[in-house]
Formats: sequence, structure tokens, C-alpha cells
Amino acid sequence: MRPSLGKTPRIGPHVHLFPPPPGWEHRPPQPRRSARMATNITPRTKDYNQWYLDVINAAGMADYSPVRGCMVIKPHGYAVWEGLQRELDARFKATGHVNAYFPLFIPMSFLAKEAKHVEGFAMECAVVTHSGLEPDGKGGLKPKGEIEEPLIVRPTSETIIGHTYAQWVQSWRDLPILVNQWANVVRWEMRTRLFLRTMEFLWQEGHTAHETWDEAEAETRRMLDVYADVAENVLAIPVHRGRKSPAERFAGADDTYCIEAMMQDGKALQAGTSHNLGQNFSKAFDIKFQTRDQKVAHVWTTSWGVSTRLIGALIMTHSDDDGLVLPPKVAPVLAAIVPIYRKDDEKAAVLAYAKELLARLVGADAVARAEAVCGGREILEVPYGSTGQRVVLDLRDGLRPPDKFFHWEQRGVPVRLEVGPKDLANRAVMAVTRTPRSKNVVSADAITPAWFDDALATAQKMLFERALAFRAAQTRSCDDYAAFKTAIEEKPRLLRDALGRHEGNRSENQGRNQGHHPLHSARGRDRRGRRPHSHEDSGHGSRVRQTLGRPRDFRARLLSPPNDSTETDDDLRRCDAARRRDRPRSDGRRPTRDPSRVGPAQARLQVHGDPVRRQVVSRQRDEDRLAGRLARAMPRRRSHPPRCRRMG
RNA sequence: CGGGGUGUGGCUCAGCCUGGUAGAGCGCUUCGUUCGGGACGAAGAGGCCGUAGGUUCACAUCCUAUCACCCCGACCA
Repeated sequence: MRPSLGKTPRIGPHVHLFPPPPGWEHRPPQPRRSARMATNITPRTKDYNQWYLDVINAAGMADYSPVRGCMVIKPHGYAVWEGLQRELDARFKATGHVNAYFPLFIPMSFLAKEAKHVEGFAMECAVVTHSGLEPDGKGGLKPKGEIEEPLIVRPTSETIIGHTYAQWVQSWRDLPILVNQWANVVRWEMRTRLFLRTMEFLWQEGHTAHETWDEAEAETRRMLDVYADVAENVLAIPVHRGRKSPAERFAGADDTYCIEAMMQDGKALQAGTSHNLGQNFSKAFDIKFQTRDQKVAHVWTTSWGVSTRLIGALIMTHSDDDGLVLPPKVAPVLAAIVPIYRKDDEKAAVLAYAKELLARLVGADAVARAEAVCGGREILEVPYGSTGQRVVLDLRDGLRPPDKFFHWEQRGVPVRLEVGPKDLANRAVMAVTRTPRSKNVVSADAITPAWFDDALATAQKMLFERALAFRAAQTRSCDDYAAFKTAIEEKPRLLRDALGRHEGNRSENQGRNQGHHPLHSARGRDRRGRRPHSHEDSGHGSRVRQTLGRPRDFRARLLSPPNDSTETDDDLRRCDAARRRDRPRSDGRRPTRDPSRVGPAQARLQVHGDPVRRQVVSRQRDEDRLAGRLARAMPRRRSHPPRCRRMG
């Protein structure tokens, strides 16, 4: 079946997918007039991936583009990104950072300076080799003018920034350098998903340089805290802060920290990363400075990033079978006013009343200005506050009220005001909130910014608590590997804690239904006989999560809190090894310790059909396994800073 | 890169096996009746069937190649 982002009329039972934690129920108590609703959105139970795409489409967030793996971020989706930028940027500034911009193109030789960089990025770099085009003689075009040194399109900017910092830094007085860049980057991904993993994506990458390791470490953690703050207090996404195990952190970093969020399908999603790069990059690019005690030393650098992937996380955390749900702090449209009328005389009176209500929220001046700007447009958009967020009045004549209700609901608008003749007669309004779902008649006089702010704050709070409750209900703790395996067999969704002591409150979930997840037991089959939830995507829950036991169905991730981490690297290494040991291979064989048999490069080598080389390249995996802190001092392969790769 | 699937009006698809004038529903436009959770009637517009070759009197349909997208794997953290 050809997948599409287009409208997909679907009628299906609206069944709750997940065990509804308190407050999660989103069906209103009163029966709906029609059994059909959100007919253009596949329920989560039926096909989680399709649901995700349907929500994006119904909300007008993004489209596929003519270029494979790339997307068009539509105005409504981009506005969410702008909201995120606003919140993040304010926090970056508040922590002393400034913005700058570095080139999109990077000399290929820069990448080669870091052996690990080459290994980590060579496969996924877009390379510019020509300077122009010429007719190919067949009516088309062909590249012309090969350039001397190929340029790569930045997959991340450590190299070019390292080169630049080397010129900026001479004395300890030049430090620290605290720079952030808002940019796009390109990684030639094999498989893509809207927002979660696209070949080109938008992000910010912070790059700092410091006098000491301690300072760099503090910076790394500070920015992780900023990310967690934004995730939880802006996006209402509860996150775990964690330190990556040796195999997971990239080799160029002394340490990699991440925030991880749980999606509604129970899988974790890496939502942001922060790296303490040590002196690896400063040595590669010779970023030296004269110290306070008259010596010469290499600086200590960090990098940290989050990307438009956060929008994917946002969608998968809060949205429901009725469409997008947005936390008010990033919702581009905060409220939609929908007038209801029949006759023309009714229409005039209702519209006048609707505008009065609008003015009560945003001010008469703002309404007048917006009318001048909007011109003949059928949707009047008025700014609310100074964030660029808006309140809209839906004046479209062609649509009936219910159509408008669905329209705004699916776009994640937190509050809707329905204004009809009855309300006019009573000087009241029907106030509908998306979360929690409620419909209340409110007196017109009560419609004030204070009332509105309160409603938005309530929604914001509820979204976070709901997500937190969901995560708690889906989480198990275990103290040793055996318990870990048992838990994972019993419960398909599990986050956190294997092999001991991470993340406190271990008893939190003990005794909760250890049984299976509805997803697991109620799982049906589609007409091709596939299990709807068996095809995990790669965008989330895949590489970030590690598979233990059975592939795909059971995933778990190790997280250790950065701030009270008691585990040693050895612990983490054991986890890595354990996971690797148990990870089934695609060919069905059990992995062995034979270096020639263990390796991520397997597929690549099969492509080349060269079994000899396989052994060589596979050995790398073994090295990875054994690599610990000792290896960090030396440049290893693979690494790259914002390991935020799948962006986070 | 390997395996599987799908390309037909804006969307979802039928038609293909068994070659013979391009179809349906939804959406869109206009008019009327409607309007508090996705209305109804009437009249319209809109497609060289992904692309390129081939077979044939004739191809959406058969053959070959190619491109794109989706799923699985691999790569990637």
C-alpha cells in the first residue's frame, strides 16, 4: 500500500491504546453525537507508525519533499520549532552563551583530521565535488568543473569550529568561549522518518572551550540540565538524565550525557545530548592557550545539541487518537474562537460578539491591527502576548462549526471558544479545553487574560503529569541481570536500571501489574499478517534502545544519573557486553566472541562481498567493547560530538 | 546495500491474472437547504495510469530496466 501523508478517511473504534494513567482518558463523559471522529487519523492501537504520520498530516506540521529523506516543515510545524528556539535560546543566553554562525561547507580534510570523525561520519556525508552544471547533450544537465578539494556538507560542526577556535584562543583570558549556533545539518541516512530522522534537519549546536576539565564537565552538565528543563517545563516531556555507557558514547568524548523520554508506545527516545569532549578536538585542531601560570595547554571543549527531533518527541508524547496535542508553551495557536450561526442577521450579531470576546483576551487594539494585516483572510489571527503565539477567530464561511472544531483540535489548540446565538443571548461562551477535556459555559465577563492563562497553565501541568504517570506505569526496576531478563520477558516496555544502582526510588513500581502490556496481548494482525507493532521504526526505540532478549519487542536502556552516578565504567561496560552477548543477529546465529563474527560492519561488508575484509573491520567492534576511559585519551575511530545524532 | 510491498484525478483505492474508449468514494467549484461534534440535494472541474524502453493492430494491463515511497534487516547512537 502506498503510504501517504494525505488524508486517509478511516473509521475505527476509538480504543485506548495504553493503560490510561489518571487523567489520560480523553473521551468526554457525555456520548458524542456521532460515532465517527477523527476519521483521518489511524488509532494508535491499529498502527502506531501510521498514527504518527496521520497526526502530523492532520495538524499540518510537515510534508514529504521531492527529495528522499527530506521534509517540508509547514508553518504550523515550524511555529512549534520557533517556540522551542525561543525557550532554548533564552536559556542559552541566560547561561552566558552567544550565537554565531559557521559555514555549511567544510573542507573534507578537516573531517580527516579526526580519525574517529572519519569513521563516524564518512558513510553519511553529502559531498560537494563540482562547481557547476552543463548540458549533458541529452536535454538534461550534468555536473561540471570538479573542484580541487571536495567539500562536505556539515553533519556537525566540531571540525570547522575547532579550526576557528584555534585562531580565537591565545590566552586564558580568551576563555571560556561559549558559542551556540542555530543551523541545519545533513546526514545521509538510510531510513528516515518525519522529524525523528531526516537527512537534513534543524538544530542548535553549542560549542564551548574552557581552561580546565572541571569547567568543561560543569558546562556539559549545565547544558544537559537546560535540556531537561526545557523538555519538562516547556514541552511537558518527562526525561531521564543519563550518562552513556562506553559503547554508546562517542569516542571523541570523555563523557556523553543524554536525556531520554518515553513515547506512548513505551519506547525511549533520545531527546538531547551533551558531550564533554575533553582535549580530543583541541589536540586535533591545536587549540592552545597560555595558562595563568605561563604554560601552554590545550583547551577543554564541549558540545551539545537538540534538534527538530524534539518535535517528534512532542507529538509522540502527548498526542492522542484525535490528533495533535501541544503544551501551551509551544502551541502556535493558543485558542480558536469558532462562531456558530445560521441566518445572516444571526451571523452579524454572533461575529460582533465573537470579536468582543477576542478583544477581551488580546485587546481591541491588537484585534484592529490584526484585521488590517489579515485583510480578506478568513481566519483572523491575533498575537497573544509577546511570544508570537496567537488566538484565532475562524471566520471561514464554507465550513460548518463541527468541521472547524476538528480542524483546530487536530492542530493541538489547547482552548476553543464556541460562540453561538445561545451564548450571545446569555452573554456567555462555551469554553472547550483539549486537556483535560472539558466543555463549560463561561460568562463573557469571565473571559480575561487571567482566566486564559490559568486554563493554559492547567493544560501544561496536566500534560506533564499525565506523561509522568504513563512513564511510571511503564517502568520496572531490577537489581541484577537475571531480574532484568525476567522483567523484560514479563513486560515489553521497560526503561532504566539493569545491573544495579542507578536512578533511585527503586521500589516505586514494585507490585504494580507485572503482567503484560495491552499492546502485547491485544495485538492483532493486519491484512498482511504482520503484527502492527512488531515493526519498530528506527527513529526511536532502535539504536538508542538496546535489544535484550527478543528483538524489537523488548527493549531497554541503561541510564545512570550524571549527578549521583555510583556506577563505574566497569558496570557500564558489563552492561554493554551483556547486551551485545544477547543481541540476536539478523541471520539467526548467536553472536560469539569471535572477533570475525562480531561486527557492525557486517552489512557493509556483505555489500562488498568480501569476507576477508569483514574480519578486519569487525574487529573494531571488539575494540569498542574493550574501550574504556583509557582509550579516551587517544583518538579512536567513531565519535563525533553531538552524538545527538538521531538528534537529540 | 539486501528482502518485501506500493505507484492510476488533490486523497483513499478498484481495474491488471484473462490487452480493446479511464472508474468509484471522498475532497474541490457553483447554487440551494443546512449549521452547538465531521450534513443533504443538484450541477460541474479535474488523470497522456511513476518514468523509459520492448512486445502487439492495440497496453493502466504483458516483458525489461529505472525512479520514488513505505515496511523489515543492515548501517548509524
